[in-house]
Amino acid sequence: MPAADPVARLAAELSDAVGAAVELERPSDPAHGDYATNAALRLAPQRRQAPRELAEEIAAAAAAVPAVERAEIAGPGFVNLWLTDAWLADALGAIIEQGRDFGAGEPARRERIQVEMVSANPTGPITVASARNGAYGDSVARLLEYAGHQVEREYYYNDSGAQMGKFRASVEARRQGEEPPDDGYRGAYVDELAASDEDPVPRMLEQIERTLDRFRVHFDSWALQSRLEGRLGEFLPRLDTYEKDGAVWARSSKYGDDADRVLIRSPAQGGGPTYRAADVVYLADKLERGFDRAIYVLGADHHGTRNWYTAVARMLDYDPERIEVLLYQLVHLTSGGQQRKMSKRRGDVVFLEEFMDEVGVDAARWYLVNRGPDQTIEIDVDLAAERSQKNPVYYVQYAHARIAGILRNASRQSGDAQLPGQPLEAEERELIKRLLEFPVVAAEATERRGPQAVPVYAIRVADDFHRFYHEHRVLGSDAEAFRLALVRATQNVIARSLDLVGVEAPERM
RNA sequence: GCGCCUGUAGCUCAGCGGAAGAGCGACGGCCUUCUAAGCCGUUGGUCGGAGGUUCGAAUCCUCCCAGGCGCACCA
Repeated sequence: MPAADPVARLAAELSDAVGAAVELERPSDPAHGDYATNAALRLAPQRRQAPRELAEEIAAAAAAVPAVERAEIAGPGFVNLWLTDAWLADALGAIIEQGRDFGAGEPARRERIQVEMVSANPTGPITVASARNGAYGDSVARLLEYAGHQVEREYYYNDSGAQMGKFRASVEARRQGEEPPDDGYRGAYVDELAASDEDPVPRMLEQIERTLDRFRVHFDSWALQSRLEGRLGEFLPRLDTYEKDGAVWARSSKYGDDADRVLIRSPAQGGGPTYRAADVVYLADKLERGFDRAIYVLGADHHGTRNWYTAVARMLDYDPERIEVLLYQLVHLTSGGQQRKMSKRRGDVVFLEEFMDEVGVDAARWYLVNRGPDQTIEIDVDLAAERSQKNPVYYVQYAHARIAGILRNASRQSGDAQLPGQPLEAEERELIKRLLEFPVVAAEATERRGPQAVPVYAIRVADDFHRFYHEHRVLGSDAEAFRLALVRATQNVIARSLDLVGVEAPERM
């Protein structure tokens, strides 16, 4: 929103002055000004004009805008802009005014969105692999909320399939003092469950919810496969199906899936509904509950089901655009130089509880969302624990805590973005410009479903802050009021950035 | 064989149409001053390879090479 984003407002002002769309970007080289625009290069073809010549005109028009101190042409037709201190001070004032909401979105259409995530079957504790699902999905959910949408988080689990049977059988075997079946589950947690006579499934679910709460992933609702598959009859007539080999098949290949899929097993295979049958009901159920958009967060090992979901949507005559499948690559853990296999059934696995114990909740969230979803994550568990002091998450948190320290010691309660009676220092200008990037960072991270951009940005903010802090005093300086405002705005942006990825912003460290 | 993902500095990775980056590692500096979990400097790259599109490609397209994950009447 231009009104809330000073850079967008400036771009609009420049567009008016120039008579064409001007987009601003921050050049990587400080010698190229505070902002730069490639408008001349974009416009040259359609105006049939030499880019440099057009750049001359744009630079002249831009120079007439009060915020612009100087405009220069560079390279093939870039226009580099230097802005006045007054504009930067105004911009800081706008950030302060918006407080913790700086960078929040106001969507043209507010959507009601469901993010279904984790959804691990309750056959064991949450693993680090599932934790990535939660860290990623929850951060996307937080971003969507910050962008102004209404978001609900749901956990879906299979309480009726073959894996559940194997799980219960494994626990029962331990109760009898026997080894679990070959294709069953084993590990210390199975023995623990066997020590009690209760049904292990509800106990496992409670444990999963507790673990995820600690991980700061909180669910609004839980969906059970057993309740959904019973309603298959309602939807079967709406599907394109046929019978073959005694089974009922969905003609999904006709709707974009790679193959047809069995919905109801042949009598020879037991005759019950497959998990895909429950998928059909669940998808329809989501959309009929009124969600404009249903987001599935799935590990890369499930990527084959992406086309299946859109095929189901088409068969049921829903707009497939309402279904969104987000995939993330897997997590590999190494320990003592050895790769650890992530197999729940073998019990040879790193659980999230264990991981949080070792590296802390903040570092755990950070590690699992700090990389793009398409990137396989390699984590050396020993190193992650051992090096926790060097983790970038502490670097960012430290900036927040340092600011809290300044504000604790300050005699006045609030800063004032009025220009001090001296030119802005280079570190002040850099920090303000960095803060001004936040609305775009948040918006793009949301749009691309790429929350990793937020922690990456937070490091840059901390970077600019620590440099400023090292060079200039806040309290007792001639620019104290201005710097208090700057520092408070920085604290807000850091706190918000951390919150968007589920990391806490400490007052002291 | 087919599909999805990946290949950027020694290592782990950002960047995904505009002027090659960070952290860690290595080496060398900076604490009577609001938290040194900090700051500064040095070291480091045919952005997997070959074509193509473009004024401009790490970024888009095609092919090739290498790796990961899938391709059930399991979830």
